[in-house]
Amino acid sequence: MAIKFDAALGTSVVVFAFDGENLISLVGAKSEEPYRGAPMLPTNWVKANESVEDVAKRMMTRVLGMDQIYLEQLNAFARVYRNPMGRVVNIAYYALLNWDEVKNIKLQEGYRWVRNGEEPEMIFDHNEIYEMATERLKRRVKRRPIGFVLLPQRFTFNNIHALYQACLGKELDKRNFRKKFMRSELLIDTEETIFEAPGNKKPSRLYEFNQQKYEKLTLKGYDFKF
Amino acid sequence: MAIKFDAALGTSVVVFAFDGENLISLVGAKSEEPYRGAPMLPTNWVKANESVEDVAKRMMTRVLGMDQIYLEQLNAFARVYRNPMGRVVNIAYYALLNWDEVKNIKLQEGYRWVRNGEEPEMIFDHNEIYEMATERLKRRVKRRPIGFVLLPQRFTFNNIHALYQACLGKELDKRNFRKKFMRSELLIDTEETIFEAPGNKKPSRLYEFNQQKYEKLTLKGYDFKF
DNA sequence: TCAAAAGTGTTATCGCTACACCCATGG
DNA sequence: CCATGGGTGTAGCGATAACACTTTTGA
Repeated sequence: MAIKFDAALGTSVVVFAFDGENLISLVGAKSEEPYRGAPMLPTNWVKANESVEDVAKRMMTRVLGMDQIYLEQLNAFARVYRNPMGRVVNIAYYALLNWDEVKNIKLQEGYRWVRNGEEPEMIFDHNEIYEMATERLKRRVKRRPIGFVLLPQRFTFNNIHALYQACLGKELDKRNFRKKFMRSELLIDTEETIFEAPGNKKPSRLYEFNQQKYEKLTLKGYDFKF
Repeated sequence: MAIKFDAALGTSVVVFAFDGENLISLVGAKSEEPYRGAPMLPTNWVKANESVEDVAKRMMTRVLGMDQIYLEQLNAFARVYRNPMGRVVNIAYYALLNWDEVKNIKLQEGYRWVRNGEEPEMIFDHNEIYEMATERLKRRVKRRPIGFVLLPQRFTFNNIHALYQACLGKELDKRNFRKKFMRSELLIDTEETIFEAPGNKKPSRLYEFNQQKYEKLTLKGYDFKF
């Protein structure tokens, strides 16, 4: 049987950031007919000689002007009729990035940030892709320190506490959370403090992520159970 | 930008079974040039109007004469040069099935069963696909009762103990394993016994999987920690 | 009665959960 | 001196891990 090269390839990226309170993600809009203007995930065609991940990365650079983004393959979305124009396989990724680095970027026409849970109805199966990304994030955050990617290099305990609550979508006891995290030794106490919000009465301690410790831990795998 | 439909689509399936002692999987051989005869995972082209999962299922039916197989999407393998003939995206699945139902099937030319860890070097990135499947199985077996799919409807405690050891690749204390499993109430004691191996001195009790209990459990999610 | 595999319990330790008050500071 | 948010400790409970002997039965 001869090979038929008759499918098209695309990639979408679900971009997550954390603004200190909510997970935020990036929604674009379709720039061509059909459905011009309709909300969609940032998406790009992949040519036959292009690496999917490279295309996804370049798209991030184009849209956000950022290199060096945490990207992970989510899944292939390949239903026959997901795109009415023909057989399009979408290999979707999710990306995590630091809100401080992107919040002031002027987005291109059609792009905007939305809070998790407030994403619009999107074209094709993009809501399904989005959903799978939030589920993946929920699982990953328990087993790998990807949370740190969403935070600035130095952060307060309240930052990371709020982040985990946002990712997992539930409240976590402050003391227990702190104990568990401290036991893991994944945080380095910088012994410096800041006032987290202007007008706060007491300064907060700043922490950093302990990369070395993490690398040792991963060898035998680890679990947070929240 | 016009869509270019210039990629080909394929699907491979990593088939697992359990023979009472080892995980077993199915390896095929390439039937056409180039690389005719080279070991590969069971693989099929997917046409532009076909569902990937349907193709994977039909391939299982063709190769093993079985319908109703547990299938789960693994990942998309899409590196540019993974297939030297052109851009081929492989959406891979893994399948779990019952050894008793397949061990006597006469396989087609080129197909054979291999023990986990003794799989041959395969074409393209098929070893990578295989590897990812075993990792996935390892994770899944802790969180979902997929083990039961690999066992006959009624099985002894030793069967399931050996299965978990094979999936996880390590020894598990017999008593602790039994306690944990019993606590979960996922097993029904049929109160019948068999001699597991001919010549055994003491008969073993037979158990069944408790589907209802599992469905209740899944609602809130569950974890085995082995 | 012995050989072989099946099956069974206890203890110490650890991690989880739930829960409420003190501390430092700026106004 | 008080209002605000940051930061801390304990007790009970359930799960885990480590560990070795008894039971059943056919030969």
